[in-house]
Amino acid sequence: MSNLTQPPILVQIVDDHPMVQGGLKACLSFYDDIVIVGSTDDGSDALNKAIELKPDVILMDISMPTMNGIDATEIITEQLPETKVLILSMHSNPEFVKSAIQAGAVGYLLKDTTSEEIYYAIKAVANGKTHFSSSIAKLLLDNPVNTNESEKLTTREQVVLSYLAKGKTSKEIAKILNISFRTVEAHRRNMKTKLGIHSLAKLISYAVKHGIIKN
Amino acid sequence: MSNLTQPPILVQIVDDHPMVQGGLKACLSFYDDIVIVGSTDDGSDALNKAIELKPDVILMDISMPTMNGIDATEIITEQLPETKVLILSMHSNPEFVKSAIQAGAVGYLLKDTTSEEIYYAIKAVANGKTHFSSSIAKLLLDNPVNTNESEKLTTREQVVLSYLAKGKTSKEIAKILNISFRTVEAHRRNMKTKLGIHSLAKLISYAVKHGIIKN
DNA sequence: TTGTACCTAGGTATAACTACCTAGTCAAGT
DNA sequence: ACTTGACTAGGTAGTTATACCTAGGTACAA
Repeated sequence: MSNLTQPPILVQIVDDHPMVQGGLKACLSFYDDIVIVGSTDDGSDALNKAIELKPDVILMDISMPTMNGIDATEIITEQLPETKVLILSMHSNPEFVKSAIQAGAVGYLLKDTTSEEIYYAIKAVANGKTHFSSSIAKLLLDNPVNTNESEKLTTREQVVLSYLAKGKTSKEIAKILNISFRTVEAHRRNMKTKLGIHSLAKLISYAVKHGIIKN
Repeated sequence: MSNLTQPPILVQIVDDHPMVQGGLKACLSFYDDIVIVGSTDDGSDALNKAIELKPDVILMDISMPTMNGIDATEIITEQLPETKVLILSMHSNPEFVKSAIQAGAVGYLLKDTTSEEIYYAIKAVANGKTHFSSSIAKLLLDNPVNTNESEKLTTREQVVLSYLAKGKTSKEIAKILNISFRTVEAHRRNMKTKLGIHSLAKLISYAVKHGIIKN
């Protein structure tokens, strides 16, 4: 299992179960393109370690003593945008998954995952992709998560956007919402400005990709 | 494992390996909301059996003696639109997966899948959803498959559509493709007509949802 | 050879969107 | 009390899209 044409991926482990830490280290030591550069057992320690070690990927548990993995993920992804956080949790609770993604996690694995899949997931997120366990992916299909991006839009803007994606014109939307069509146009303009988009088409692309549109 | 509030799901197995047939029957007999109503060892027999038995779900192998599973899937999904075909294959070859989906399969499982996942997948497709093994889903993320829907569009139309989704105007696209902007408008008009769509916004929604747009 | 589908291109008129600008009200938080 | 953000609304001008219409060339199959 070698891939020496690429520099190794630096991985930091954050998990309060010593057995999980040990198991992960043992499993991943098998792959020589991955190096475990540090492990901590709490979210608050994780940030300091991460700033020091600048890992490529952090394998993050959610339930931990003082600072949970979601909060830690939010801080780390903000402070170290280069570092990818991959959640490794026992729980497939939709709320946990949603929170993790909104906090900036780019993957979510369940702890019954095989070491091969963990290896694959680390490689994937290190390369800027995302990776979710199949049951999580299924869950996400049913309940698309509003990412941070889509939260930039206000409620009213999202309403207008959803009608736009259905092919309604400003005039039609104005009638539906009982407001002036100039207001609808103002919402459109504001959305485009805040998202850095200059056309309806790209706005719709954006909306569909980020799950703002329900149907 | 019972769910007697719902009628059982009728499942037909199409696989030329007796061991696989036996194994599937044994695994699935554990769940009393699934009934194996028949099994055949070739695609050509499968169609006749399917017309006779009207199963809810067909577990279909790909490699089979006279008629392969892809062709059988295409015929069955056309003749029996109510019947969902779930591919169960050893191969994760992207071409196989692509062909299967284009033939109308609504799921693709690898044969190393657990019986729990097969059970889940059967339930999912019977309820009108789709289900793919995680490695297949990963593959689909990287290589989105043009479904039958998107194949309604010609190559040129898809090119125009992809530029539209990037926010380009007809005039800009015309310049890029070295054609008249009236031609670009003609393509837009034709796409909308053949898809029954009356606005750019809805066209973009359609494109993104059906994976015509790459990025 | 006679369709049929596809790509191409134009005329004309209307409808819609976009880019600039200003500006009031209201609620929430500092 | 002050600011900030959200929602509202309008003026003006220019650009773009849409809805009708027609029509030639080419390739491929019935």
